[in-house]
Amino acid sequence: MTKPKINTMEELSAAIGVSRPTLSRYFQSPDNVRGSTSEKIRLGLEQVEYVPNFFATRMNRKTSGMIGVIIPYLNDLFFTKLLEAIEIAAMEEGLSVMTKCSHSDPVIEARAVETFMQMNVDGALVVPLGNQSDRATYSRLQARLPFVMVDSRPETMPDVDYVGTNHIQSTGLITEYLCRVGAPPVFLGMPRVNFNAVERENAYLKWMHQLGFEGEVIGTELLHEDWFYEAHGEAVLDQYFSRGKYTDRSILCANDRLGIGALRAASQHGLTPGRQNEGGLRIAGHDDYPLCPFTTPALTTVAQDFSAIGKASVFKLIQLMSAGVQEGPPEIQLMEGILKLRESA
Amino acid sequence: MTKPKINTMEELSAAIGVSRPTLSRYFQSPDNVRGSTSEKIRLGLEQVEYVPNFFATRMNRKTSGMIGVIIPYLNDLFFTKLLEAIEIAAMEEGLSVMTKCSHSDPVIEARAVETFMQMNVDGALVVPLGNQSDRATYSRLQARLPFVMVDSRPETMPDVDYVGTNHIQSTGLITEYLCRVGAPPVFLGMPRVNFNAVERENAYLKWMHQLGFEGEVIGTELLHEDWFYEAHGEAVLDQYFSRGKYTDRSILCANDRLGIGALRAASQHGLTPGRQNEGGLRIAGHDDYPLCPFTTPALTTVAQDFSAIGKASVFKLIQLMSAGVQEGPPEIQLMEGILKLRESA
DNA sequence: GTTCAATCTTTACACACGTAAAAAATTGGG
DNA sequence: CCCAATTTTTTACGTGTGTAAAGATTGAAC
Repeated sequence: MTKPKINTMEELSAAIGVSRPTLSRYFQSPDNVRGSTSEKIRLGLEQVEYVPNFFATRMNRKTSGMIGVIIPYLNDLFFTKLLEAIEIAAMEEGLSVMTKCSHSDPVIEARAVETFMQMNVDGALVVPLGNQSDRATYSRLQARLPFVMVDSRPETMPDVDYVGTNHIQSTGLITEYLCRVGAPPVFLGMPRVNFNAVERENAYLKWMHQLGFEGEVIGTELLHEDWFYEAHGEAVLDQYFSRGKYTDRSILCANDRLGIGALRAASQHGLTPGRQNEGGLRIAGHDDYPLCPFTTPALTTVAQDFSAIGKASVFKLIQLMSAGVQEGPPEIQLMEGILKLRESA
Repeated sequence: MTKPKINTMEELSAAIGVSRPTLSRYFQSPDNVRGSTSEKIRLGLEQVEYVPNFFATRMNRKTSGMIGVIIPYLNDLFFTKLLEAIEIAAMEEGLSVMTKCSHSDPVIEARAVETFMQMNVDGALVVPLGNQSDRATYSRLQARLPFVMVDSRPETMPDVDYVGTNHIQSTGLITEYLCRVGAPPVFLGMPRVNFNAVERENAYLKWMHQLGFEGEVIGTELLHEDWFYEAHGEAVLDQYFSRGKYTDRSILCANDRLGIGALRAASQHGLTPGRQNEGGLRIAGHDDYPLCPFTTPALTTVAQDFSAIGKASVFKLIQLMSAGVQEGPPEIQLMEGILKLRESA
């Protein structure tokens, strides 16, 4: 029993016996027509296979009801958590989300931006690549659409609204904690392509100075061109541990994925980082990556408020969309981190 | 210096001094017009801000050049790896991908399907939810569009093309290995909502029988309504380890995320699973989750061929799209798993 | 039965672009 | 400089739906 397929509202109008404008009103909201008519249409639709043509409907609306979201990587639970928060927030606001992943390629990112502009999305949320992103792409986007950057942003794009984590505060939490209950930490960073890592590194140095210690940063040298965080963390610490360095220090990792690599390096060298051994090896991360509670030992870290960031960025975008033109300076919203004490530090 | 914004080809035609049909031809391919004209248009475009209206262009094409992809979860690196493989394969074929995540909600899944049909995507790739998916949704989709299921599928939808892993083979690899070099494994499963877990469970039982052992399955009771794999694996084994059970057995986990939880439970009980202790505790998983090399100990597992699955599903979809009508029975493509021996078993 | 308001139908135009056909303009070669 | 071939312009219609305006119909209250 396959239903007859109907392609246009014109055909549907003939099939049901209701005029096309009435159908049009019905599809925008069934309440726009009288109850009996609405019922008649509803019953008629059950008899046939028809979906309104998306392009034709959207072409005539000033607003598309869609927002575009670009994230840089897919295989990172941090970004998927963030994306989930954004999608849920958008869904609650009745917006449909178009997601694109730039696969860490600025060309793909630019193409995604182009697609969004063509599709008349009402606004765009972008989680930038690191330094590789093409600024011209963002400028183009900003000139055309409401546009909010999320999670990280180039210092060279100061004119755009931004929602992220307060890395000064979040890094301060963990740095202060580590200094308070044990040896002051060294900072395991990474190559300068990730803005957040650099921000945290600077925050770390600032706090160490303030607490009266000398900061020390390792791991910012490039090991692999297309490196992965865990492998980087493991490789860097493996080098040091092999030379007997940092085996009884506190190590603050720029993010949890580096931390997972660090834990791995420790276990490879027979070291057991832990909160209790205050004089010995401790390892901490940043982000509260979903796997942190399940590592051995469970990774102490600072949680970012995914949900708040997702909500705030969607709200800001909605605000820009309804405001028409941006008045005044861009808004910077920074969410606070929360310390997650577990076993590793 | 913001460029003047031009909204329609009509306006552009006036601005550049070239007729609209010529512009139309140019946008489909710059080679469709004479070199000098092409150049003139190219230069003109640099002076203004114009992007062709996506909806208007698509409305006039029979084919949209887009395929829709639905995945059930975002916060699972297995699905993101798969999605990445699909996106790359599609990109190489010149298709643009629309991704939707059903967030493990059949209502959202149905809505995504509806959106795809409205958008006239040329075909859809669906990674189903477990048993919760609404079969009617899939039937609707299949009646309207080329449609391929990926990674898992309900037994009650036998008429649809499918690309996944050969779980009989892949589970066999690890089961046979575990039996060969140590004690025959018990199987750590999960509640019956995940088709693949059940398939692997059955494959495990079949292989155990064939190898002359008695199979034993644990962990299929529901612990939390909205459970997470790692937490489930840890909770189940924590119960058993507390009672001194399975502490010197081989444990085959239905997937790596359960395995990560299992490793955690082991370490909590002071147990160190390992390949070397052939008489003692060993833990293995399935999928080659990207974090497996970094767990402590590194998790022995079976790799699924993400890339092959992604490519094959896209190719199959393209084949369906060009074939018009499906002739003959649906095609089932099963990729082989590869044993990944690490430290844990 | 009349009256008024709500609702529906009819008609027409708009949206931005694809595309076909005929007329006009531009090329290149001799 | 002229002619033929190529390319462009002009004109017109098509895609499926939104929407406005005017006329027709319906339903409820009197």
